[in-house]
Amino acid sequence: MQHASTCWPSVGRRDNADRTSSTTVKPSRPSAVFRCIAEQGRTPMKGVAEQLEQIRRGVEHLVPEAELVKKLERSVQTGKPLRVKYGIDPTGSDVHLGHTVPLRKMRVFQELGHQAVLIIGNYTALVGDPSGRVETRPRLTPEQVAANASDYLRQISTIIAIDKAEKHYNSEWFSRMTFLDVLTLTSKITVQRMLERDDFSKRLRAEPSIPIYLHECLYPLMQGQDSVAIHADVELGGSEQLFNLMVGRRLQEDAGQEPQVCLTLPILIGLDGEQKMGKSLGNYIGVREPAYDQFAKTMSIPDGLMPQWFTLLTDRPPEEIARLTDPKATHPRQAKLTLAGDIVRFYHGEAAAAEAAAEWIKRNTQRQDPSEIPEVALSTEHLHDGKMLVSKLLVALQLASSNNEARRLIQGGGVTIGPERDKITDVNAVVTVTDGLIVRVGNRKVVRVRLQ
RNA sequence: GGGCAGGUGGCCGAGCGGCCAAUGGCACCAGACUGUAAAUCUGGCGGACUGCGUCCUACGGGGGUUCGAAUCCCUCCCUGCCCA
Repeated sequence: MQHASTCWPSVGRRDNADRTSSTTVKPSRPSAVFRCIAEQGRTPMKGVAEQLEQIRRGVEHLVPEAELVKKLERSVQTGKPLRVKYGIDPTGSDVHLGHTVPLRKMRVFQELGHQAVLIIGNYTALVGDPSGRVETRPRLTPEQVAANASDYLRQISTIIAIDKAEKHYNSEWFSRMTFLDVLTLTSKITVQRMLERDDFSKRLRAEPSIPIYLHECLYPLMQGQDSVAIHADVELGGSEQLFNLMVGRRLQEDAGQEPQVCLTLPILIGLDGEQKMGKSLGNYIGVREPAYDQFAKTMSIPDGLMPQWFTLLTDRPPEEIARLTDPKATHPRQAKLTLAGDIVRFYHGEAAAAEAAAEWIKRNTQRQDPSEIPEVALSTEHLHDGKMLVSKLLVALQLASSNNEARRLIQGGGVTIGPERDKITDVNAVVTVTDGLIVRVGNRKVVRVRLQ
């Protein structure tokens, strides 16, 4: 593509509005990682074999590996870092552990002295993806995109060294393409090839088949064009990204560049142990979540998920992971405590991790109320002679969303009150409400009444 | 442009004039067991009402037929398949 050389790195007038200058993004919590990386710059690059070993850990596809070796050899000889690309979506979602998997690999590359290149996909976001038919996605304004992008970068700043990463909005090159350019781009790939893509072919084969919109077919091309624009040596992505990454290779080759190496990482399975971690499925752990929540959620994953989580979310070496996840060598509960500790420590630090672990043991093994019980205000207007129907109380305290649900909870035997954990069994029970009364639904939801 | 098949509760999927707040599965919630894991079992799973009941809102949107409609008719919107 002729644009590859002419528009990068561009600072066109149109794009300035879209740009987030890197100075607006500050790491939320500087970690030891950054010091490591900073020091890395002064030390000579590690050998190819050693680099390869670290890069290979946990990856799904690495194609072609031989080319990566070649690139690494050249990099070691010339001292020139590889340009490692990763694309992000500025749609404003919370970053969860699933997103961190490729990012952690990016961090490995950074630690090895390579150049991280982040692509902020604002152009596709501006176009808006109509395929979510039910709720036609609102077009994002440049301001929203910029805000989302900087929020995103702030969230991932514990994982990679943002300051050292190159950041590009892909509007830099896409906004200046003409229709002819688009046609040229689309002529690089056949419909057949596009439909080979696993998710497309599945949608096509489904009975009845699920619509595939034409513009969706442009996504891989656009992503590939990004690689051309920034001269990527390596592109990272989840395993479902392999096709897109391969398109990048093809387009680069066509543009006379050395094609990138495609490196995909397994999709992280969510809390349910079944499906990929995602916001819509509610089976995720957000990087910004409080330490205790992260800890407790990790403790709730199925045992079978531990090997994957250890591999993709911690730095523990394979031999240790094998030992930790062998029930004969390590009690699964202990292994999970270790895992949860690793994860929380990474985002909140050692002290918070220890505290979360202690709290978890207190609440769950010892079955005590949490150290800090959230207080919920209750107007005395609800009371009659200081008393209240328990079902109404649950609704007022937002422990139940409706009167019916409150009654069901009582019938189910999940409601206890006061320090002695008196179980409420009568759906029509009336209870004397005093300031500071503790009300529990199940073992997780606990609230203290604050009369007003 | 023409023909055909569809749009049902968070999802999948029955129902095809009253017994339908709608079978079943998944998900979810509570209980038992436990390592707050998994598996299993039990109960629940639109809302209001101190309830073994009464009422309200629901089966793509709107209108109609009927004592009565998720179920029949008209129309609009959306999707798939086949033909051009």
